[in-house]
Parts: sequence; structure tokens; C-alpha cells
Amino acid sequence: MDLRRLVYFVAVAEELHFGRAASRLAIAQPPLSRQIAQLESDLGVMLIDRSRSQIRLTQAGNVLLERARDVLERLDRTHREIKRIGEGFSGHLRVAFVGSATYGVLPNVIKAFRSAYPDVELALSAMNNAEQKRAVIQREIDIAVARPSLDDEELKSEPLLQEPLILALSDTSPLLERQVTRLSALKSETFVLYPRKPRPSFADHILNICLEEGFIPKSQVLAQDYQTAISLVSVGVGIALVPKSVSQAERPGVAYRAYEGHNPGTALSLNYRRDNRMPHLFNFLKVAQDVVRRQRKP
Amino acid sequence: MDLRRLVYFVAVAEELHFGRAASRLAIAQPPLSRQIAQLESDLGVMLIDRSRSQIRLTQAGNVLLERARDVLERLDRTHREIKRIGEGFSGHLRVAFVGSATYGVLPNVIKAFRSAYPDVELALSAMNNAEQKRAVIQREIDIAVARPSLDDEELKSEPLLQEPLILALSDTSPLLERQVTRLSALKSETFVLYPRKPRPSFADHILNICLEEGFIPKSQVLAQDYQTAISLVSVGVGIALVPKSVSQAERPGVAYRAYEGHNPGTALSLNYRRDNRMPHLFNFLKVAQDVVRRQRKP
DNA sequence: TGCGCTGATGACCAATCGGTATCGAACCCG
DNA sequence: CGGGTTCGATACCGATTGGTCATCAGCGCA
Repeated sequence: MDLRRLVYFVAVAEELHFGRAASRLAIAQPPLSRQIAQLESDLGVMLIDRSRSQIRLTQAGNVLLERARDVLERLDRTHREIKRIGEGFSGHLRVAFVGSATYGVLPNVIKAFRSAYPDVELALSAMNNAEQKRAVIQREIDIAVARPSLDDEELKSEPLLQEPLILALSDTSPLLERQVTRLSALKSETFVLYPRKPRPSFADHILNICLEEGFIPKSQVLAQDYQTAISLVSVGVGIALVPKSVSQAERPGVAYRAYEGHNPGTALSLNYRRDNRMPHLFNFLKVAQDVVRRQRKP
Repeated sequence: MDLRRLVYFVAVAEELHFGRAASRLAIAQPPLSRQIAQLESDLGVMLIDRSRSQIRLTQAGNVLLERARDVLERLDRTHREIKRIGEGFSGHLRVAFVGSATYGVLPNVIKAFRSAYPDVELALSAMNNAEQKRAVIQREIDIAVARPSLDDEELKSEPLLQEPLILALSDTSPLLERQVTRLSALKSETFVLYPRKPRPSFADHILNICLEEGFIPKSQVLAQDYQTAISLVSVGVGIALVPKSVSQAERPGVAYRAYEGHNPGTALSLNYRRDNRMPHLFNFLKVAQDVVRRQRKP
């Protein structure tokens, strides 16, 4: 049962006149007659009663008209649906992010994406870098918002944001009395660091900064993530270096200060499989870059 | 969106392999690749991610697979449905009959048709000849079971059954004492007749019989139909000539007797439009003739 | 009875489809 | 890391199919 024939049949059934149906279909009358005849012989059923000058549908014809309209309408809807998915206006996108991205631009990016593509279902999940890498490679997620970036042959990474580091101190710390703190002046403080694996880790990053400033923290404490680090700082365990955006979340017992000294900052990046061509992905990248650009301007 | 392409796409989507899909479809691989590419460009959407050796469906592809299966299955069901209608195994048939057919073969014909074609919806209605003629010509009904037949250029009529006439008498009638009654012996009885219009009417038919027997009933009473006639007979108004099958319905106060004399009987016929080619009609005719033939045999 | 309308049919041409041969990229394996 | 293998894409050719134009045949109407 060819689709074209169904369209032709519906036209004839609606016009009840081959000539008019043909002109509605923008074809000549003979091929229309032939296609209908072909359809009838395919089905082995008369669909149109031509015994009079005014043609009429048989019972089979009436039922087919109903079914054909239904099918054609479904195909039409499907066409539009597919097209919207193909343009990234519908469907779903799975995004994972490091916990520390929660305070910075990411919420704005999400908000912007949602309002630009309200019919795209966003599946968000928090993961650390290692989990992100695994998940994005295994296609469990489409985009990883990582810090600083995921490095893999299969992946592409593009920078989203560069932000400076900032010092997190207990709000009872005597260090708060000074206006500016030189990093090297803190060499005897206890530093809250981060897991060493996988290399290169954010812990290495911090230690390198210290090295640049000419010292190695004598006392080190490990925390799983920034949240834990800040908690440790708040109870007076020590000091920590965190991305500036983390300071946006006020926390009792913690104060933030800029410091003097080597500050290479830290980067947020968008990571995805090289072979992932889905439009939603590119739309998300675009929206994210736009949000960052707009946020930096004013 | 060509239907063939949908079938091809479903095959590829299910096999996730062009070669296997092609052999399943019994075509070569190149045309399959081309048809899929064509489908994609028609829709303006990538449906299959070919970036790896193991191909995979895109989001749009997944949705299309679902929709395409649905549509193809609907078309398949429609195909079967239409075919059944075309063979007369499904659909509906509108039959009208004269009231006097209620007692004879008609119930058996209906029963036989229902059991042979249980999915055909039978619409039955009682009509007199004039109504039947109008209705069948205007296509409000498909078959008219008439007595004796409908005569019209547009119609075809085929005999269903020939049955003798029988005498209906009051069960208190002294005529019952004789074994056989000669019709001409009843010339002074009151005859219950039937409407004279439209000509030739059943009244004319009865009067002709009397004429053949050499008399004209002196006393005549009119009844709309056989039921009324029998009622009149039961209350002693007079006697009536009715088709033998009418006597199958026992009625208090009425007795039936064969008579001696001219008995041309009366016919039941099946009438339908010449241009009505619907299979249900022919199936009905066949079943009706079969029932009559079988009933006559034993 | 002839004319007009309508759908069917036949001849011919163009577009589409499927087949074969071949290519090129990715993957596998030693 | 290089050669063979696998798999989808491309190029080209013949066959099928769909379209146009011209014409025919049946029915209704004057």
C-alpha cells in the first residue's frame, strides 16, 4: 500500500470527482485513475463505485478513507515532531556537573537553556571529574561541566569560564585583620586540600601554587570536595583555596579574602564526545557561552 | 515521507546494520543506504549516527522508529480490515422485508447469514412494497424481501420462494366440517381483502383467483396487512386467503384449510439495485437461495 | 440522437529505484 | 604500525514506475 496512493485516494474520496481531485493534487487525471485502480487491485477490493456519473465510496472505501486520514495525519505530526527533535527544540539532554559549578554561572546557563528550549527535557546530575569522564565516554551523559577539564582522546573540551582562586578562612581567624594577605605568609597554616587522584588533581594545582610562592604547606588535611573543605574551614581546621564562585554561597563561620601571590585561577569547561553530533548539545554550548559572555560584559 | 523508506528505516533501526537490514529486505545494501539518506534529507534530520562502526539511532531516529512501527502496523491492520469488508465478511447490510415474510423462510435466512457472516451488521426493517421500492432505489436499504416482487428499471429481482395460498377461517365456522372446500362454494362469504394500491395489488391477485373460479366475492372487507386480516377472521368477520407460511403462526380463533380450485400461490422475491455490487449483497442472496433449497429438499 | 462530461486506456517520456562495481574510512590483529 | 577486513557511501547502468498528452467509451441531458 503505497503512501502516495493513499493521499490520492483521500483526495478522490473527498472530492468524489477524479478531475477535481487531480487538479487539487496538481497532477493530470489519467495517472490518478490509474493509481486508484492500482490501489484497488493491491487491496483486492473495490473502493469506489463508478457505476454512475456521480461516483461514490464503497463500504471498504469509507473505512479506508477514515484510516487513511488517520495515518496521514499521524505521519504529518511525526514529521513535525522529528523535525523539532532534529533542530534540538524537543527531546532530551543529559548534563552532569561538578558540585562546585552549582554556585557560579551554571544555574544561569540552565535557566537560559530552559527558557530557550522549554520542550527539551534536561537531565541534570552532579558527578566528580572521574565519574563525568566515565559517564560521558560511555554515553550516559551528553555534556560534562568539569573543573578544569576532562582530557581524553574521545572527548572535546571547550573552556566555559576562568575564575580566580580565593582564600577561605574561619571568620574568627586573626588573619582577617590584615587587609591583604600574602599567600607565602600562610605557610604555617593548615591547608585543606583535595583528593590526589586522579592526576593531575586539584590538590596538585594548589600545591603548585604554594610551590610558586616558595613553600610547601606543612600541615595538610584532605577533603572530598569544596563543600567539605568549607565545612572544615568553618570549624577552624584550617584555610582553603577555592574558586571565587564558591564564595557566593554564604556560610556561617567562613569568610573569604582575596590573596596576593600566584593566582592561576581555575577553569570550568564543557566536555562532550567528539562524535556526539546531537543538536541539543550544540545548542547548549551556544547558550552557555552566551550566558558567560553576557555575564562578563556588565 | 515515502512508505517504502519507513519500512527500510525500521529494518535498519532494528538490525543496526545496513548489510543485514538489506538482506532482510531482500535488496542490495547500496540502495538501502541511499533510501535512508534520502529519508534523512527529506526530513532534514539525521536519524542514524554513523560515526562509529556500530551504527546507532539518534533521538530523532528513536522517535521515528516508534512512530513508524505504529503507522506500519496500523496500515497492516487496515489492509486486513479492508480486505474483509471487500469480501463481505465485515461491514453492514440493510435488509427490508414485508411483514408476511416474518413467518416463513426469512428467519432461517437471517439466522444462516448471521452464522456465516457473524461480523456483518444486519440492519433489518419491516416495510410494505411501496416503502421498500422507494428505499431500495434511494439506497436506504440494500435488499428488499418483497411479495411478490418489485418492478423497476433500476432494480433486479430474483425469486426466493413460491408458496401456495391457504384459506383462513374462524374456528367456529361450519365450513370446517367439510374435509375439502371448493373455493367457488364460498362465493357468498365475506372476503377479507387488502389495499388496492399500488396496482397490481395483492387484492387484485385474490380477486383474479375468484374470477378464475367464476365468481366475485359479494361481500368484501379491507385489511392493511395479513395480521389484520387474520384478526378480522378470528373475530368472525369473514374468510381470507393468505400465503401458507402465515399459517405457521398459530392464532386463537383461526383455523387454516387448503382449498380446491385455482391456486397460483404467491412469491417472495429478493430485490436490489442493479448497480449495487457490494459483496454482502451477493453473499446474502447466496445464503438465502441455499436456505430455500435446503428447506425444500427434505 | 447528438453533445458534453467523466473516467478509462494507450503511447510515450522523465524520474526514481534497484543492481553491480568500486571507493574510502574505521577497525582489527599480528 | 601497516595490511587485511568490514561496512557504509558513491558512481553508473538498466528496469520499473509515474507522469503528460491524446483519445476512447459510457452515461446523462437537451
